[in-house]
Amino acid sequence: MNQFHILENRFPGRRAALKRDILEQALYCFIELGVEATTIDAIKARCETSVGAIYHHFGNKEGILSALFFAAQDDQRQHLDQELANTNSLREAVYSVICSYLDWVVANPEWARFLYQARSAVAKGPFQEELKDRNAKGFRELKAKLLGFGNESNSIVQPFEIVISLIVGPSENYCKAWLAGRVQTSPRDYREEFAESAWRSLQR
Amino acid sequence: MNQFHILENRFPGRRAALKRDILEQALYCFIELGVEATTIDAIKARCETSVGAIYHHFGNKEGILSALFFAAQDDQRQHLDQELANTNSLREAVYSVICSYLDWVVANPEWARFLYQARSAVAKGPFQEELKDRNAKGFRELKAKLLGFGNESNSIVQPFEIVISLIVGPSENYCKAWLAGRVQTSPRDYREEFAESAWRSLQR
DNA sequence: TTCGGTAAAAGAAGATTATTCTGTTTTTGC
DNA sequence: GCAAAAACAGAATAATCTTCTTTTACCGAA
Repeated sequence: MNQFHILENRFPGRRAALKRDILEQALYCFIELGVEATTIDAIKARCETSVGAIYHHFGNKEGILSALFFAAQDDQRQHLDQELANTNSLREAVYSVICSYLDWVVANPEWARFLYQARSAVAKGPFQEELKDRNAKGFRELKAKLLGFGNESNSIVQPFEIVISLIVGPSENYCKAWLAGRVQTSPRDYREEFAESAWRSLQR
Repeated sequence: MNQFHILENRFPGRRAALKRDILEQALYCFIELGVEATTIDAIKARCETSVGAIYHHFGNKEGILSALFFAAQDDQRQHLDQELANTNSLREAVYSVICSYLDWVVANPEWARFLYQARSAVAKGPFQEELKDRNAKGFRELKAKLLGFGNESNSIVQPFEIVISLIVGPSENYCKAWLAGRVQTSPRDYREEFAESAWRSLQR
């Protein structure tokens, strides 16, 4: 299972072979050169195809970027949902959110780096509505799950608006630092610290 | 005191008038249209100057971006240093870091939005070394301050690598959400919650 | 005040790159 | 096997960053 299983899962079949290849080489370029600095020509050269084929499949550069972005985001969310499905208490749920996040980043560092880099571009581009809808949906579902543990949810004494920030803020911040090389220790090594800190920060 | 006092402080005098104006109009464009979408032509049009003048002063688009970015970052850090100077305990220091951050973002929302947007571009561009040096210096100074409270510093029971993430992670995450319009309540209203949560997350 | 040098400013020309468009080949459904 | 649709190719276009040359303004020293 290489780092491109995400694409194979999401664009399966023989018909989509070139489409997958374009995305694969584009991701490589985005990571290697940065989103802004990769040219259509560079992608074209790497998969030995034509600009026509690229524009036929994706419309424009944003189209490639967004397809990659949503594929990665879907995979990350799928991973979260799997972890979250087995939880039976609020505390377990909080732990799941943190751990699935840290695990996914460590398992897919290139994709994670790309997600961080591409977010702002997608948020402004032609797919901004789709991004908003997806984020809103994810937020809604997570909120429902966290508040769905009956009485126990009273242990969240913070205004819910800031709960998500309290839970994922530190992990996200550390993962970015790790992907940028500013810290060396794998985020996985701090699973307990981040999860326990998040849990306690929800209480008073 | 308008939102451009930051530029007036940092590029004073009559000789720098056009330089300031270019930066001002560029910031307006970056905020309005996004960093990527603003063209040299758009900036040129807004300050009624020539491409020659712009390139004379800043070399290239990155030059404008970096000058703005560093000006904002300096102002933010200056604000932090002021707050931090008066602290006499670890707890006070942690509170200062959080509150000065939240206050600055609320006082300068356009600059804050710009800082978030421009960071990745500066981190890849020709000023990446300067950015690294600045960040390293800031990190070093903050670490020294936090660990400089003698015995009391033992109340930090977390590995120091993750301490910064625990302190500013949630605030940063919430501020981004606020600037993007995903939440409505001003970060200032949650000063206590973020500061208190951060303080407790450092202990065990 | 004038002179010479340096900085500032203008704008045309060049180079790069995203995108469009037209034509050709391949695949698919019948 | 055939028409229609999709896939693909690549030249032409348009937008935009950057460079280069020329002109203008400023400023200290003779």
